[in-house]
Amino acid sequence: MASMKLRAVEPSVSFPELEVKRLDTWDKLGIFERSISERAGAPRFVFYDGPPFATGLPHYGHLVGSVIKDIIPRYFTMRGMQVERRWGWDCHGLPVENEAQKELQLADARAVMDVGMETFNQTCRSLVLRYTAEWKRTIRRLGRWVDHEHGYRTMDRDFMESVWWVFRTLWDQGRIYEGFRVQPVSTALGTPLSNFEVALGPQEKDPVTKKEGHKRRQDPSITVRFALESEDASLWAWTTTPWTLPSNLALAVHPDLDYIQFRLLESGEVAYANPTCLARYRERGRIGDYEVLKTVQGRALEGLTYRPLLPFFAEYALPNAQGQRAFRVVLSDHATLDSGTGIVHIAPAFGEDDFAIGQREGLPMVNPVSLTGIFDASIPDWEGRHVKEADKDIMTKLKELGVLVDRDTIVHATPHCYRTEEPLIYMALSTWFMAVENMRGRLVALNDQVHWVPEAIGSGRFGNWLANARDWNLARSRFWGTPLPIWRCDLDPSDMLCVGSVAELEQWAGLAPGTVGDLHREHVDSITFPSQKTPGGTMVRTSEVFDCWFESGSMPFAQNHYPFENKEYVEAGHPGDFIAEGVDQTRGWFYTLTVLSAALRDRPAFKNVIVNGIVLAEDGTKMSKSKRNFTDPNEVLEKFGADALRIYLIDSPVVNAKDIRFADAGVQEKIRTVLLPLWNAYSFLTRYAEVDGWQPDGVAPDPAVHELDGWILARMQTLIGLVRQHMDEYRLYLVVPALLEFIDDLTNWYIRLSRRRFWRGGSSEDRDKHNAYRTLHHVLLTLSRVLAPFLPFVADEMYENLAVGQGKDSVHLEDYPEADASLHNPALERRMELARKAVSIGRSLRVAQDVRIRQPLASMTVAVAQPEDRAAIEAARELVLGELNIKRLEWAESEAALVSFAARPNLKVLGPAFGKRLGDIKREVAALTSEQCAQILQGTDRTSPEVEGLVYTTDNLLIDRQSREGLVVGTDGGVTVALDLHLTPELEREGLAREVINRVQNTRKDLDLALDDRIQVELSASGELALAVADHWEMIAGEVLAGHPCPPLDGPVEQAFELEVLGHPLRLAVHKAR
RNA sequence: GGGCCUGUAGCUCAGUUGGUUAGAGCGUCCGCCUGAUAAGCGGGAGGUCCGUGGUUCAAAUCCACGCAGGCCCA
Repeated sequence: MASMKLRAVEPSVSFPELEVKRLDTWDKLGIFERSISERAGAPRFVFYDGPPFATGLPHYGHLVGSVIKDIIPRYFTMRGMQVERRWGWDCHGLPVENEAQKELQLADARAVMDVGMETFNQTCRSLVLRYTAEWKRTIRRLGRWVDHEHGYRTMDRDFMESVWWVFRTLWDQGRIYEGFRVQPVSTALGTPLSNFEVALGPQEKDPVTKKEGHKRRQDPSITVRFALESEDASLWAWTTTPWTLPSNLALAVHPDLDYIQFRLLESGEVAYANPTCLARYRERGRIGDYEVLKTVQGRALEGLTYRPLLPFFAEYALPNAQGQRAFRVVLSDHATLDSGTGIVHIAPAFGEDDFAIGQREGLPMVNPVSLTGIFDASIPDWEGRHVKEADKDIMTKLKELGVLVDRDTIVHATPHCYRTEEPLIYMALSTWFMAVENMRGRLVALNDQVHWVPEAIGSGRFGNWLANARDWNLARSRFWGTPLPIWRCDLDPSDMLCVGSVAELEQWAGLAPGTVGDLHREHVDSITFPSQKTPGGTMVRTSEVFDCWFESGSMPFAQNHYPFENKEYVEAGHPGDFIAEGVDQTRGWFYTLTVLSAALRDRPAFKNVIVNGIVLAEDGTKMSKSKRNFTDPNEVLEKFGADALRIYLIDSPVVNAKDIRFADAGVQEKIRTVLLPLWNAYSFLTRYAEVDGWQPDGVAPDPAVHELDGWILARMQTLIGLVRQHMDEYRLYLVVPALLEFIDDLTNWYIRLSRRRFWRGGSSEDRDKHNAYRTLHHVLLTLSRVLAPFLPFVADEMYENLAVGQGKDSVHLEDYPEADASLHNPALERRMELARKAVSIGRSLRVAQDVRIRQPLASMTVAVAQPEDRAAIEAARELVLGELNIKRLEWAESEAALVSFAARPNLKVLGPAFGKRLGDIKREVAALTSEQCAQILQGTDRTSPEVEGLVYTTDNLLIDRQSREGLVVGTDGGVTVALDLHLTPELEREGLAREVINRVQNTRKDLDLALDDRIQVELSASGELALAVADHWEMIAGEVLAGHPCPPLDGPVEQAFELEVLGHPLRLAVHKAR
C-alpha cells in the first residue's frame, strides 16, 4: 500500500501500463464497492443504465456512453452521495431472433414453430450473452465502474414479472386497447417489422433525385377498368400491386381535381380519369386518341358505385347496418397526379392511406393474406400462393376478364427486408396499443421538468415528438420476448383477462405457487384455464410478445422487481437523477421511459439527461467494419490508455449531442497536452523533494509567503468552483478547457517561475522554499481529487503517492474538493494576469527586435491605462524583470509618452441612440487626433461638432493605442511596455556569461549527470568571452553547481568540447566532482 | 415526404440581447527558451462565416428560399 514517504517519480511514463496496474489495485482493494458501501446512509443519487445488447461487441458509441455514465456517478459519489451503478443487459428483440434463426438455419416464423419455441428460445438465450465477457473486459479497461454482479437482464423472470405488472397497471387504467395498424411485413420471415428494422433494410441512392432511400425494384404497373353500375362507363385506376386487387373495396378521387369522361376513338370505350394523367398515357403511346365528353370535379364522382373487379368479397356490395357499402367512389386528398390515373385503388388492409380511408368510410377490413404472404381460402383462385408469385396470374386473369387497360413495369424505391432482401408488403394487422395520444399534454409538461444537455433536444426534437405522440403499438408477433399477459376466451374474444403477476397466473390456472419459474412463451403459452364468464370457454394467452422497448422503458421498476420487492426503494428513487444515451434514442429509450413513468406515476422518469452524438470515422462517414475506417477500441485503449480516451471524448462536442469524427491522433494529442504536462509537474515535485529531502509535513501552505504561492492557490479555488459549476450542470464539455488552462498556469507560470525556489532555494530551514513545496504539493494533491472523475487512473496514481499514507486507500473514496474561501483571491489573479501580459509584450518585442532572452537589458518602461494596474504590476515587478531578463522597471509618466491614440465609435452604445447618423459619427471619430483622444481619456468630454446632442466620452468611444514611431513599444489591453535596447559592455558580458551557462548545462545533460551532481569545469576562452567568464564566474558556478573558483582561462583543456559562443570559440570540459 | 440538428481557418470547434479589425486549440512555417517537461514561449501565413435574397445605421448572428451533411420519423 501507500508508502509513508513521497516517492520520486520519473518524468517518463507509460499511461497504459500504469492504468492496468491501477485496475488490479482497485480490484484487490475493492475500491469500487467501497466507494458505494462507505457512502451508506448518504443521499442517493439514482442512475438508470440503459441496457445494451450483448449480441455484438462494444463500439465507440458505447464507449462514449460509458465514459459519461462513469464520470457523472464518480463525481456525485465524491460529492457525498451514494451512487449505485447496476449494469443492464437488453436480451429480447428481433436482432436476437435473427441471430438465432441464422444459427438454427430457420428461414421464417413457420420454421421456428416447427423446430419449437423451446429450442428456439434456448438458442436466443445462449446467443444473447455471447459477448458479455468481451464487454466486461472493455468496460473495465475503460475504467468504468459498474456493478455486473447485481445487474439486471430483461429476460430474467423477476424483470419480466414487473413488466407484466406495468402492463396490468396500464390495462387497469384503460390505456390498453386492441386495434389494427398497417405494418410492414417481411413475408419471408413471416413477421411484421418495426420501422427501425425497415430502416435497416437495403438502401440505395435514387439516380435522379440523388436521395438515399429504399432499394429500387421493378414492379408491374397496371391500369384496370372498374365498371360503373349506373352508366356504361368505367373508372380507370392504377396499381403496382396486382395482388391487392382481389381485396379492392373502393376507389378514391381527389375532391378538388378535375376528371374527364372520355371516349377512346378506336374502341369506343367510355371511361373516367384525370386529364393530365390520361395525357401521359397517350404521350407514351399506351392508348390511342380519345375525345373528352365532359369534365367534372372529383367531388362530383363521390358515391358512384361499381361492380367488383374480381369475384371476391362481392357480399360487401350490399349496405351494412350503417347503410354503407363497398365498391364505391370515395374522396381523398391522397389521390394525386404523380402517377397512375388520378383514381386510386383502395384495399383497406394493404396501405396506411387505404386503411385510414377504410376506417373513415366504414369499409370492412378484408385481408385474405397471411403473414407469410399466402392467399387464404377466401381467394380460391390463388389459395396457397404467395402474393408476389400470384401477381402474374392475377394479371392474366384480368386480361381474360377484359379489364386490363394497360400493363407496364415501373422501377421504384420500395422497402426490403433487412435480412432476406425480399420486398416488404404493408398490411393491417391486429395488435395491442397503449393510448398515448390522450396524455400528450401531460408528457410535455412533465418533460419540462427535465434538465436536458443540450437544452435544445428536450425542447425541440424530443418535446415535439411528445407533443405529437401516437398511440404505442406494444405487441410483436414473435417468440423471444416477454409474452403479453392477456388471456382470452376461445369462445368469446371479448372475454379477456390481464394477468399482473406470476402468483395471479398460478392462481387462475390452479397451479401450485412457484410452479411457473420462467415467463417465456414456451412456458406460459400452454397454461390455459376455464373462463369465469363464458361457460365452457377456455382462456388462452394471446400469442404476441412485447415490443422490447416496452421492457427497457419499464426498467426503473423492473430492474428492482417492483412492486413485488423493493417497493419503497424504487419509489424513493423515481424519477432517477441521471441517465445518458445517444441522440438516436430520442424516440427510443428516452421516449419509452417518459411515457411509462408518466402513465404509472405521473412523473418524469429522470431529472437530468446527457445526450451524446454519434461517433463517426475520421473521414466523416459512419464507422464500418467492412470499410475498416477506424481502429479497434481495445487497441486504442492499449495504445493510448483510457484516461486519454476519456478526456478526448469529453473534450469534444460528442457529449453535447453532436457528431464527432474520431481520430486516434486526437487521443494521442490529449496525452501530450494534458497528461504529460500534469505528470511532469507531479514528477518535478517528487524529484526535487527527494533531492532536497523534503517530505509532506502536513502544514498548510501560506498564501502570503510568496505572491506565486498565493496566486496558484487562488487559481486552484477558481478551478474548483468552475468544474463544480460545469459538473452540477452536467456540461462535461466545459470541463477540459478549464483544466487545460489551470495546468498551463501551473506548469508554465507557477513552476517555471518558482523553479529557483525549489532548486537550491536555501537551507532546509528556508521558509520560502518550504512554502513552495507545501504549495505545489497541496495543489497537486487537490488537483488529483479534482481530476479523479475524469482521469481516474492518473489521478489515483498521483494521489496515492502524494497522500503519503495519510489519505484514503484511493482518491475515489475522497470527497470532491470544495473551494476554500480563505484562499480565494480574484484581485491577485487579476494582478498576475497583468504581469503575464507585460511579460508577453516584452517577449514579443524581443523577438521583433531580434534580441535574445539571454541578453540582459538595462530597463523597461511600463504605462497602464488603469491607474490601479500600476500597483498590480509593481507587485509582480521581480517576476516580470526576471522573466524578461531586464535590470530595471520604470514607469512612464503617462501613456501618451509611449503611445498615440486613435478612437473608434462604440457602436453598441451609439447605435441605438443615433441610428442613421452613425455614418457621420464614424467620420468625425476617425478624425479625432491623438491629443484629443488623450484629453477624452483624461475626462475632458468633447461635444460633437455635427451631431446634435452627442458628447464624446470614454463611454461611447473605444480608444486604441499605437506604438509611437521610433520607440520599441508594444501595447495590449491597457498595458504598454517599452524596452531600452541600449547595450553597455557590462550587459554584453553578462549576456555572454549566460551563454556559457547554457553551454555548460547542455554539457551536463550530454554527460547524463544527475540533477544534484556537483561538477568541475575547465574552460578556455579569450577576449570578451574570457572577460565575461571571469567577471561573472560566481553566477556561472552557482547555476551549474561548480563549487570551485574560476579556472585559468588560457590553459590547455583535456578532452574538451569545441564550442562557439556568439562567434567566440570556447573549449569546455565538465567532470563530475568527487 | 415531415421534424430536429449541423455547416465559421488545412483539421476540431468557440462566437453573448445583431455592434466595430470573426477567435481558440491542433497542424504548418519562422524564431526563441530550457537541468522538471516527450515540453514550453513569441511571431507569421491561412476565412466566399454553405449559397441567394431580405430586414437594419449595422448580419456569422434575425427572416425567407435554396444547397450539403447528420439523427429520427414517415
